[in-house]
Amino acid sequence: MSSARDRVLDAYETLLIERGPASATLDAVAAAAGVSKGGLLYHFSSKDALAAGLLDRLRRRSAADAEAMRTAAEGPIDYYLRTSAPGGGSPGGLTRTYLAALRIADGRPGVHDALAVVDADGLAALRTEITDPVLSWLVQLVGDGLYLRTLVGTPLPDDLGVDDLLERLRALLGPPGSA
Amino acid sequence: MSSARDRVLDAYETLLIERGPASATLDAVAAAAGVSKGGLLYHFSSKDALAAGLLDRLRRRSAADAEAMRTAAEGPIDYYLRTSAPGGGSPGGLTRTYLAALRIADGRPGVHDALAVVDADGLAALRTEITDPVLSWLVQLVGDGLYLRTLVGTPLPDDLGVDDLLERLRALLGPPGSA
DNA sequence: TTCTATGTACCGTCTGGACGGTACAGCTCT
DNA sequence: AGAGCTGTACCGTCCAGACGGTACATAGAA
Repeated sequence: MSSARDRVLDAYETLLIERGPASATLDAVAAAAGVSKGGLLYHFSSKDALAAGLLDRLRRRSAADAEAMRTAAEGPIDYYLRTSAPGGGSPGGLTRTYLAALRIADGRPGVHDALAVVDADGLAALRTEITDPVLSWLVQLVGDGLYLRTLVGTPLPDDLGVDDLLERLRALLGPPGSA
Repeated sequence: MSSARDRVLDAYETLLIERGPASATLDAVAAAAGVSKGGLLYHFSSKDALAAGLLDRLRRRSAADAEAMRTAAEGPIDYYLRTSAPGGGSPGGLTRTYLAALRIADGRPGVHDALAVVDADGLAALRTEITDPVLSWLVQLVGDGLYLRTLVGTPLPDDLGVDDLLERLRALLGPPGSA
């Protein structure tokens, strides 16, 4: 069984994403994690400490995810776009933690920096497949656009999917030997 | 001078974007707008009404912005990408209101719908310049990626700008007569 | 081997403060 | 006279954080 600490962080993420920061009170997080409020405060001595714990997890997962992108069988582009799209993120994955962190980017110093690190890690990983700086950035932005959709909660259009995007992008990237 | 009602909405947006939803209390909004709390409640009888007012403004501005995209001298693509990028949105523009609305997308019903409308309006406007469904969606996603960057507060890279993106996209869109 | 001590991992309650919202009396333009 | 406010006072609720206590495991001393 996972540690209570991890379960608290999981519950915090879930509440932030599904019901917003206002609902992520210490009581609610503790209840969702199956611990008491006192137990939560044992692991995270304040709400700030809880947020800091989430950012720690974000940084850790960003590094792991960048590595996963580089070693993915389908390649970084495919991996990035699929995990960014609505429904593409796995529990325990970076996407979930990223979306949760976005919800607490409220004047809280350090959040912007942590998110910027994720941005930089992702771009660096994409550049192992696309050397052209503009094109790699462009692909990242497409993925980020999918992220935004996931954040807002808008599903993908019925008639269009990530596959269509990938097909187009491959056509633009591959043939001229421009890589 | 703008009406008190508009100033309240402006202040609400500013607080939401710069200091997050938690700081956007009725007292804080009233103070930032230069009205009393009673004055604020005269225009918006509750916090829910204030949020609803913001969504009204969002829908109105989305329609106006889609029209501006269609009639922009530089064309929809140029307009959309430039206004989405960090620093590209003007006060009184759609981008600011959109980013503010994103911050209150917490279980509040209706926010997702309003944001989805903006999404649809933007895509429809882009399709006046790009008929290919996949490409128009791709361009929208690039713009949305820039939106996300604006939301997070990460500035553009030093060595890359919207111009580079536009140049590449034009090259992909224009020459083969694929439109 | 038993007694005492220390550290870890929690639980449940309480309090002070902030916030949303109400009520109302009064002022100032038009 | 009335619309559009200001300013003050107040109430009920919710929440962060503090606090005191519990259960248990390990360890060293007698």
